[in-house]
Amino acid sequence: MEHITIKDIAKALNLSTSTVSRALRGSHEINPVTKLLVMEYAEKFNYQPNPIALSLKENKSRSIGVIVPEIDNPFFSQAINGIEDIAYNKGYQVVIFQSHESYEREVINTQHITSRRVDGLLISLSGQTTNVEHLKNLHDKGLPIVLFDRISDEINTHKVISDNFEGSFNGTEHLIKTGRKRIAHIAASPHLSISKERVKGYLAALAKHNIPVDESLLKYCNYGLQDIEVVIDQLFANETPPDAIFTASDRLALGCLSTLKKRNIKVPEDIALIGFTNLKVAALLAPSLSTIVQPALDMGKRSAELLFDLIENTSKLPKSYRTFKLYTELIVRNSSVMKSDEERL
Amino acid sequence: MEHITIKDIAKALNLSTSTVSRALRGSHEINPVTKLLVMEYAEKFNYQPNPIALSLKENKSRSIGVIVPEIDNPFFSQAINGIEDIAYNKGYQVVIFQSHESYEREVINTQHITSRRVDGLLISLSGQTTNVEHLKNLHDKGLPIVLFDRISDEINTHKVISDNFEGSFNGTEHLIKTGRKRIAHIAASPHLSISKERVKGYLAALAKHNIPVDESLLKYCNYGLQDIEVVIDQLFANETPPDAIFTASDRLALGCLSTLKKRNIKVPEDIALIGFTNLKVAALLAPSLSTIVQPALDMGKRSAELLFDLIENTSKLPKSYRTFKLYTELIVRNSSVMKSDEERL
DNA sequence: AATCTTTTCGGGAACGTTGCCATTAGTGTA
DNA sequence: TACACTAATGGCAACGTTCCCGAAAAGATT
Repeated sequence: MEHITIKDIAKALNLSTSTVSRALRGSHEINPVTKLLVMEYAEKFNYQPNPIALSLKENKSRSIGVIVPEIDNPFFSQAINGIEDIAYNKGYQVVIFQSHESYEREVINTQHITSRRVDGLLISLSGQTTNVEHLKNLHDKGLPIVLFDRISDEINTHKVISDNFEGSFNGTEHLIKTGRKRIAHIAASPHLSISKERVKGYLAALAKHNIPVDESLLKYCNYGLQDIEVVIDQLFANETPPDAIFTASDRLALGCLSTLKKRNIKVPEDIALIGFTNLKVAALLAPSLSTIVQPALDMGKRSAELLFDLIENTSKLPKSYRTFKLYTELIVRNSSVMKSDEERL
Repeated sequence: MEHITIKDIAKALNLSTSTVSRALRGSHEINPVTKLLVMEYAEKFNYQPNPIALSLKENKSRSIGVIVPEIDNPFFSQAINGIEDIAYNKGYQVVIFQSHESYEREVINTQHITSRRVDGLLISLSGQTTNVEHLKNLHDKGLPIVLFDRISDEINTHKVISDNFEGSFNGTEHLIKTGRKRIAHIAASPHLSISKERVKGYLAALAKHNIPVDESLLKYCNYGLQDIEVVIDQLFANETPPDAIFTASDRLALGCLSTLKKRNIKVPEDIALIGFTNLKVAALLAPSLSTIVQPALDMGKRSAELLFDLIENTSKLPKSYRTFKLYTELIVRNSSVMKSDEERL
């Protein structure tokens, strides 16, 4: 990969590098004839400015870092899709990191991030993360950061989330209204903001309808299939097992469905199931999965927009950071409502 | 984001930058006392070498570019997962680009790639791409490139694919062996290598079992849901409609399933369906989807390994480039076999 | 004719780092 | 005592670009 440089052009045309540089950028203080000469030569030999040299000079990289737990998770890949879209239009590069839900890996990633001099950071916290000092440090040093989906109260910056409380509330209330009495909630990692908010929504819906809280119906669970099986079995070991499960994520809902099938527990007859998800295939599952949809793509876009806002106005700090709540939507399908006809076609 | 530099250390310790540089890298020609002094100062003020300055000097970026059609496609996000894994261990950054199945966008991406001075490129071609001059140019200029999944014969470099022919052959033969007579094949973009190979496998299986080829049963189709509906309707407008559909991708299979449901055509009773996919949820669909599994993660890993091999041995060009074929596996589920009991529980 | 402006260009520093080539002081050798 | 030799360090160029400063020539103004 050899590249022609401004020096090469200068030498070939018997000009100085400064003249070539200015000609290339169309400066008015260059003779139109010279300008044309330079332009044509550059065109002919396919001159491309070296962004690394520019980065060194301007002390910015025109790239942003993105840290997500797993890229191979539809929610995050959709969000990244949105991020890439905005970044592309801004002429920025997107550099991807995965924490694999590990705190240590997340810390290492942030170190890479700084050493690589990205201009900003988008991050959704790992499930293990309870301490956010590594991010605070970066932010204090002036790195623009936007948190999305899995956020932390301890960092004062822009944040983008979906309305987890409302979504959770609506999902739970839907189960109540369709006659379910013992509604279990399976949450993800207890450290996560999304878990906390969704648990709150769940509890609020129960409270509104005067349903007593049964601690044994509130479970926290990892994404692994074995973990889910354990939780399901615990729930059904209960003297009066649940007649509905509201799971806090797509993966959990899929795991539940799979386990329930294996245990020969019928959905929705024996138990209603509703997820918190964005899976495109939710409608095609057996039974089709009721769910609370999150706008992953929009979350990615919005987060990226906010980040670029911070990056480009890095001098004048915003007087106040905001947390943007995006809509959620309850979609009722067969897993939560008995429609015997459709289910048995 | 302010960073301490070697100059800062030199000034503070009353040394020259070269001495500091050498001390930091543990050179033997530096007095151990000085070395320690420098090391401690660097540690204390959290010195991190500036990779951009290094890149400029060494003319490499320690980053690789990845161009995929859509990141929000489970196959590609899994592949990227594998790529990121290898790159992480090598200390390289992964920069993501999407072509959105557009040839123009792909060309623009390759331009960005070069101007950004990545050290290597991993690419899976867009569905529109028929001309690969843009990649040939890069390759001729010495940029290490590895193609994966959607490859082109016209570029002579390492390639990683799954055994599309065999997978397709096995899938088709499975349908034949379970008694299907009129087997349709819905392929993706006719330009894609994967389409061609899968069509070949399909035809080979028909030939082996002396089933005449009916051109009207071989369709090419985009990923859009409307496109799929059109194709399905065409197939069923046939005087003797198919009794099996073998689709060449996950998305197509999902679209088919959805359309068939809408048209009230029963799977697998009226028609068998089998996909070419890696979807984790395939087992949970209604009916569960028979499929040919591709090792997306492994493809990503292998591609990345090959790329780093090329990057690190860039001086000595390999005498011959290879195309690596990874295994596929046929998984039979309910969409292709009638198991009336299980299906009606 | 003398001075002031423009126009058009070149020189050189700077960004952070490395590596080559001095340079100094101290040590050993003939 | 003069010489070579080593250890330890400094100076400087280079990577590609921009930008500030200055300079020369031509034109405009008095």
